[in-house]
Amino acid sequence: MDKNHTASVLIDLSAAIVSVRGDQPVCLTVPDVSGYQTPGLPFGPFYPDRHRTMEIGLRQWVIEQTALDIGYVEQLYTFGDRGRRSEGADNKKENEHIVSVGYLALSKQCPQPDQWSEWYKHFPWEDWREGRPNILNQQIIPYLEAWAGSDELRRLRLQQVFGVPDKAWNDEFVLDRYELMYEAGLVWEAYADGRQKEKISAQNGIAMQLDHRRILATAMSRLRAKLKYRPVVFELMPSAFTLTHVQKTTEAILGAVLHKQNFRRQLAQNELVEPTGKMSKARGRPAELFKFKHDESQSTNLPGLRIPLGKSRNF
Amino acid sequence: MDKNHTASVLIDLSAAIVSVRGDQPVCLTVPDVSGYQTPGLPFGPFYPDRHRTMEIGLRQWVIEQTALDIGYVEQLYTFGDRGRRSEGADNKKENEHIVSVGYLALSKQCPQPDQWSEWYKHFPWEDWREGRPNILNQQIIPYLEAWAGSDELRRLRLQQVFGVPDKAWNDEFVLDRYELMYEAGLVWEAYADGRQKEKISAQNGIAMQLDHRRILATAMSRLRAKLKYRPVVFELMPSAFTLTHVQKTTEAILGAVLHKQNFRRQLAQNELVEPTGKMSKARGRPAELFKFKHDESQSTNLPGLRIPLGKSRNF
DNA sequence: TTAATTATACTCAATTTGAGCATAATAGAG
DNA sequence: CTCTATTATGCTCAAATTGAGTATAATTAA
Repeated sequence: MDKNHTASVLIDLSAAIVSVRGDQPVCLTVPDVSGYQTPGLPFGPFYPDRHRTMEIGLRQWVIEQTALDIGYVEQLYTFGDRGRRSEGADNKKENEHIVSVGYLALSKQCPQPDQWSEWYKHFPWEDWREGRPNILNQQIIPYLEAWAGSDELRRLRLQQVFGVPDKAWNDEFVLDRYELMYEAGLVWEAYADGRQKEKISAQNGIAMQLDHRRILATAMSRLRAKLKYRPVVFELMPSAFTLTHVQKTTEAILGAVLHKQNFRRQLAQNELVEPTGKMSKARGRPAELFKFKHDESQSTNLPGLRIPLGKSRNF
Repeated sequence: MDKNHTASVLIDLSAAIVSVRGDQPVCLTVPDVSGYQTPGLPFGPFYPDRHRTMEIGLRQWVIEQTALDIGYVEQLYTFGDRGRRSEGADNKKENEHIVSVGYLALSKQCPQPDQWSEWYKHFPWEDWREGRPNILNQQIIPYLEAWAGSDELRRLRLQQVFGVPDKAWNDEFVLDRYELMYEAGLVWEAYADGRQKEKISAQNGIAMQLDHRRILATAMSRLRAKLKYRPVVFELMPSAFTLTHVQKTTEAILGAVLHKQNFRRQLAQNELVEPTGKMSKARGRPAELFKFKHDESQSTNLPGLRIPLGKSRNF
């Protein structure tokens, strides 16, 4: 193997720190630093001589800068693309290549509301809780179909990731959909990266700095997928909660509504929660308060709740 | 955010290039370079100014050095741990920190047999095709139980990842099991990293250089998991194959035997293969030769074959 | 007291899964 | 040529899981 490395790089640890506020999944963002009116994900440099692992490095700057208690942390993906502004041509020196390692972190609380940005403002086509989002048929799909034209491969991809025509919408393909839209020049970032000549007219969600919306899309894909086989929802719940609360949180992340009774059946069958004896008081009949059975212990590889997703979700 | 990065790093792209030879999953390895009698995974440096993305960089050196046709490539994980010999204290300069990005690649062929190492020689406890491996009850479990002692958390982890006592073996927890054994000082690498004072007596699988066995374990976990929801087996199959061949390949990777008729039912239901009209000639009744329906097109997110795994696999 | 609201128990058909038997088509032994 | 071993493939059937309800209970607000 060639041992003469000619280029060294700097490593940024970017984090999609996710929480749920009310019925909206939110993500910690930092104000604009590059001159564009777009928020960005928080990130910090990785100092290999200061931190034993990258995850430790990440936790360090998150604690220092946000004072948040992030329990669950998971590495997402390492992005090293040139030309996707991952190296921020704006304010970094030449020859300084930057590789960004994306992380997903979950937080139970989200103080300082103005610093948290709602997922679906960046990805309005991903929230199907009120039915199929209008933006799909009115903006995105027609544009994508024109982009695909008679190209067989493009049409096939379109069918696979957006489900048109005649295929179900798969909530896990958040990243695939974003990437397709980027390639088709349908998101602002494509224009900013110079892939798209004209600034696109339609506002397909709020853009983010550099490749941060891509990292957030990766986080959403991963979280939606994980939710279905690992009990990660509880990383977003307070110590005591109602079953409906768990369901609303799950639905917020999946961007889909679930069948109430079946959802509860799964929770019961998998023995993930246990009653606390206390009751909640709200509008209707009071609900029993539960707690997650396996707190303390690292519950990373417990069975998880197999989400009872409806079958035909193509409207 | 702090913009004064003090430390830059070098990036190695390591690859677990996997194929299946006969009924054994194999992995491309390179001979010893560090003085130990242990094989390593092939790797190459990432030159950010030469390659637009890391995946392109990876494909580049794989083609140059192995002349292999790797179709499927997937990023696994980025390892930046100090103290786990990821920076090879042996032959690298001081101050040169190395981060290694691990990749999984699948190859249909594996020429030059001596360069390919069988998975289960490195992980003998992972092959359950002939029943529960003896090494578990005879070596690993007793040692791990002694290590756990009366520590509740350790016992819980032991139960979760090794299934003892009274829990099913989960074939996807390859990495978790390796990590647990590393922590318990049960693999040679723990000794090499100085975590374990005495050289362990039992040979729990063939060790690898640096943290390469960990990367391979990550690859195995990912591939076993992916097999169950994406049609990646076909990346390991020739253009025409019998259904039994698909099953044998799947079984090799999962390290478990499957129910023949049910396996075929899944393939049929998911419409993943189509007959070629030709027949194979072997010992018994000739089998029909099939081909993967969705070649050419990037089939990354097709439904996949939901493996009919037996229910109770705890012997 | 009534209506609206939310929680929870229970039912039932459709589908999927796990496990098996039965039969078909070949090669090789005798 | 016949029998046997071997592999392929078609088909059945009970058990478990899932999807989609109905029915009823316990509250608050009007």
